[in-house]
Amino acid sequence: MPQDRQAVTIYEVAGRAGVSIATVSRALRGSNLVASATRQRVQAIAEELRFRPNRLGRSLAEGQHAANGIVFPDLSGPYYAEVVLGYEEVAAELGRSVLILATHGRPEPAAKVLDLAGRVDGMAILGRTVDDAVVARIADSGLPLVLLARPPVSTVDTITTDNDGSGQELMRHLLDHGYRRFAYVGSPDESPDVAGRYAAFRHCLEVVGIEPPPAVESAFNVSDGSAAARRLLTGRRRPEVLVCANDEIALGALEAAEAAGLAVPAEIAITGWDDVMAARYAGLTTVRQPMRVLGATAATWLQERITGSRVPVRREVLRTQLVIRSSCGFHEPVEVEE
Amino acid sequence: MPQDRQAVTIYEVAGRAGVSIATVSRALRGSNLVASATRQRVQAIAEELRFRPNRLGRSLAEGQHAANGIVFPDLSGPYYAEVVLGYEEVAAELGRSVLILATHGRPEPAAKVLDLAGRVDGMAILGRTVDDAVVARIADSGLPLVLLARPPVSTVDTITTDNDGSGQELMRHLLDHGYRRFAYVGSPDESPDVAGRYAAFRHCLEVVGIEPPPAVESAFNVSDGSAAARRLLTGRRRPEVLVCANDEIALGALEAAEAAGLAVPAEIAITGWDDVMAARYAGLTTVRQPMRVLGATAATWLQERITGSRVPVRREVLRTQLVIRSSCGFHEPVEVEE
DNA sequence: CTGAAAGCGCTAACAG
DNA sequence: CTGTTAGCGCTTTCAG
Repeated sequence: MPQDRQAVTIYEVAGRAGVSIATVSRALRGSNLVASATRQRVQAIAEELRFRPNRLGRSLAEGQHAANGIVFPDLSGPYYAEVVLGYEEVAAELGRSVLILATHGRPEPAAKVLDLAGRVDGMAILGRTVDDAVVARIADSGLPLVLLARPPVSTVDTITTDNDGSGQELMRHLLDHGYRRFAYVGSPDESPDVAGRYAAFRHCLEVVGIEPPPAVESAFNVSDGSAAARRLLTGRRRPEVLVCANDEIALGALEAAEAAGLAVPAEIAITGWDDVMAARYAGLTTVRQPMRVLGATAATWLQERITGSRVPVRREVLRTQLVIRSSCGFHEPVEVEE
Repeated sequence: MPQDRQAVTIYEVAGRAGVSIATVSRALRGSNLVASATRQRVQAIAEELRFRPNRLGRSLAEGQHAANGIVFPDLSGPYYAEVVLGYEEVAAELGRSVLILATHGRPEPAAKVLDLAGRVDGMAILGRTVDDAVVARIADSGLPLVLLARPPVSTVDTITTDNDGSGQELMRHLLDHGYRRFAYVGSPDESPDVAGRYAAFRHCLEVVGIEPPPAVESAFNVSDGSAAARRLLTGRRRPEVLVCANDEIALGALEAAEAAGLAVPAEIAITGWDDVMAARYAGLTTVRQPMRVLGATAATWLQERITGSRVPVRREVLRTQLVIRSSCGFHEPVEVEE
């Protein structure tokens, strides 16, 4: 039968060892203000009793959670999972636990994020999960924060990927293919990344004197992407290229093209963003982003703020890489793969 | 300039409201032992001061973390991410935070898991992350636990997916294709799932009088799978089928086949497990598993144990689904897709 | 080197 | 209805 939770406290160890709780505390955490004989005795007894200091007691006394938080919209695509992984990896190395919070489609994201804020020493906020007001409020409370793939708020550290640069690179490539009729699939209002990519899309078209079309709304998933693409492909004056806001949408578009009997890229070119694993097998031209690094950098920066380093506000834009495969048009037989 | 962390405590609110801290506590958490006028005054002041009860103080007093943990090997494939997502979703609904811990290739997984155990009211342990001894120790401490995709330990609740059933179904299908020379790629010792799948593989071959070959070791990633497959494909007496322990390995095998100039499935058939997104685009025959449900069920079960329901030890085996695509051989023109 | 004691911030009896 | 008070378990001065 299981013993009671937290059966053994520092008091019991102290009692058995015939010392005070202060001595137990010191002995167990490597203070040098303990006689080595005492330390050994205490350690032996603690071991025997399987004593593990209660985290809450410890944290309350130390005023530290020894934990970090991360907020993201979702975890279903590989995109956010990679960020979380990079974040957790660094945090764990630094001896901090990580609490996660997915806001996607849940009620009261603000309340949940505020709650999380009370459980950690620092927090990363990814994408369009909470309003600027909430971010500002948390930042004002003094909690170290870092924003990821999201517009900056006041003086909060922010890391983004280079949507503008990669968008322009992608568009230049497509324009070089000779395309002139473009469509953009994705919802700029739903995600800062999508907005940034769409801005680059518009900009590049305007520069060459093409009137940019409005974005065609689509959520970040295959079926939505497919539905959006279907409308585009069956409309009159079909575009030559579908620039999709992420790979899942693009994968859906590929599906729609196939269903419509259109050859890719001969009759319709399609591009994505993120370079998920499936993109490779689908021959999808896309943009690779350093997601892992994004998360890892966030954890590193947070640590500095948590430990009180006096660092100025930081902004960083991570470099991306255009991955050209077959879906955007015909190329010399040069397959660009890792 | 940011204020100090946790500037405002219950004492300040009490002071400002001219009441005791007990009253503040009651007013704010909806006790009915407060005059409504008092409650309103307290609420107003708490609001004005942006008072948020310190989690640590609260948890220490209540003896509850209001948090759950989940331990997994990795998060890079979609497999574990889905489990975590299902888990987090249910936990969040129940008002509990979730702490994650990835053990993959880190030193001292036991210590990390034990640490995590001290921060939560219940924990899910996924796959081959910690020894039975550690699991037993935590279970004995009375912490509610649930094991996922892992062999049971003493009386701990356990949920697995049906590796045996799906393995047999897959093998029957392959045998029906007429194949007789099989190879298995994956490391049974590294993962209970791989072991279960390999057992089914062996069993089915033995039943039809074929001597099962030893498993060809490979980690869960494309490049390892590719390397393992290469050895098999270039050896003498090449197998007709590569049964791979998961999709990433299978995707690597597909790559190796292409590199070796072998047509799939005409010259070599290949199958996977998990049905990751890329599997669909690669035309990979595989086994789909209810990962999300796995995580969600774990969170639900834990909640019952945490709230003290007297439930007997539970074991559940989740059903899986064989997804037949083109990589395992030629079929009637029936594409089985969602 | 060691112990006593004062918190950390909150909840929950227990008395009014 | 409200206040007092005793913890929750640990860390850390402050005295010896």
